[in-house]
Amino acid sequence: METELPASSTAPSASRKKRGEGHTRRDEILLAAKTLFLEEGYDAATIRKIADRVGVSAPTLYLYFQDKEAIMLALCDQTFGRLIERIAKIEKTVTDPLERICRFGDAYARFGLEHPDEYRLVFIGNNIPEAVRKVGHRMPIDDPTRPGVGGALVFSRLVAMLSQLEASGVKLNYPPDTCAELCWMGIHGVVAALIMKPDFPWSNRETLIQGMQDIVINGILSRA
Amino acid sequence: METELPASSTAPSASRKKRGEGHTRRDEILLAAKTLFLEEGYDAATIRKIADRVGVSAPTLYLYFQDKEAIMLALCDQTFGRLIERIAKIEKTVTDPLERICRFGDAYARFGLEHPDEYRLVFIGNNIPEAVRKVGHRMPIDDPTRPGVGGALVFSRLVAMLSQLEASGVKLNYPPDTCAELCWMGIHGVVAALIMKPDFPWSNRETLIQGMQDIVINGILSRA
DNA sequence: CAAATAACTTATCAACGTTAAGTTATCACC
DNA sequence: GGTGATAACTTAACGTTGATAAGTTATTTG
Repeated sequence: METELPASSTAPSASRKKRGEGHTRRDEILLAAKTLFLEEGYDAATIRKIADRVGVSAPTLYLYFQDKEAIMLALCDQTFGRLIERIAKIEKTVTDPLERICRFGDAYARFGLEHPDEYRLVFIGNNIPEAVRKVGHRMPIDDPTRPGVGGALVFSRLVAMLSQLEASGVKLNYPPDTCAELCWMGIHGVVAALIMKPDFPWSNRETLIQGMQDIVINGILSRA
Repeated sequence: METELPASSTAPSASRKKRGEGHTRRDEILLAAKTLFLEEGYDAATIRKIADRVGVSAPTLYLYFQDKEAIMLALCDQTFGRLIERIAKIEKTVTDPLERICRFGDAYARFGLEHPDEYRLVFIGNNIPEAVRKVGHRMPIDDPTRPGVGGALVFSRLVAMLSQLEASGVKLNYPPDTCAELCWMGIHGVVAALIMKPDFPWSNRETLIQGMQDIVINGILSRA
């Protein structure tokens, strides 16, 4: 009657979690999903593949996440969390407003290039769902625990830095919001290009990053 | 026996094409696909919807295109052809090297925002076939009729313009190649951001485009 | 031990891109 | 004016996808 042999054949078949330990399974799903997303991209990483890697059935994922998109959003928050930490550290250690912004750009670009797949997952990619594309919005941070607001926090720090720079007496060519957008777009352009076309014979990476940084900073500062 | 009433009910049911006029149907498909892509985006514009709009069955599309992506690529070629035309026109009508570059940036940005889906597929997409992924490389434009090389031609024109600018006696802060990369990265950053996060409350579009243009041009020109 | 319920599975759905196989209409030719 | 080749097209279906409904275990609590 095949009383019990706990899936001795091929399936991973993770053991059933005990009563209060659902979050463990949730973390397992996130880890598997992250790996698969980075290995194969959002579309190719199907619910069934993720479930297989965890060792459970596909519908089990829906016990822990509302839909596939929610898994993606949770991963975005993880990634943004690390970047937010770095930026918070800069804000604590660096006092000069202009120096802060330079360090921000440097940290941002470096973060993107150090985690190209995660960066691509959040900022690039043509097939990611609507809500994920909205990651980075600055306005509605009504609920800081809501998935997907990590990017908003990052961007809001840049806006804050530029407001402080203006408050410190430096004249800007545009409002702080617009300056922040232009700064981000410039640096993002560099990071995105380097990530998406790694085989292109680009000029030296440091030259491009530093160059774009100089260009953007000089461009927003009103020429004395 | 319902001998013949040619689909008088609801279906569009386009009439069958005569012998040599398959290309007519092909154009109809392209038009319907373009409309639907722009109305609902690449994913939401399903094969069945396109076929419905044309008035034929879904598999009929596969008589004219290898797959869904081939339809998109054909549309890309149409669209990029128009951008190349615009740039060629600029090169013919505008003589001043600096003015040319400004006009290039303006045309490029405007084109990207007018054709977000095509732009995304060629310049941002990460899940697309080899032939398209390498678009933007300046080196190997071996076969100009191959789908997707439009971007390479565009970039090569920018490099040429910057070389001409330098040849005209203007001092640059970087080699022409690097300048072209920085120019493109900056403008691309704006376009990509506006396309990928259309719901973000960005500043005024024209301000951002013109601003980035100013910033990049000023940053490239050696300060006299 | 027994009720409650967290954790999980099987079976199934509609929609997707795509293919196989069959059907009709048109043309060239005798 | 028939006849055969074939362009143009359809119906039926395949394999996957994300997602849901409904049922089944296993654990905890009283």
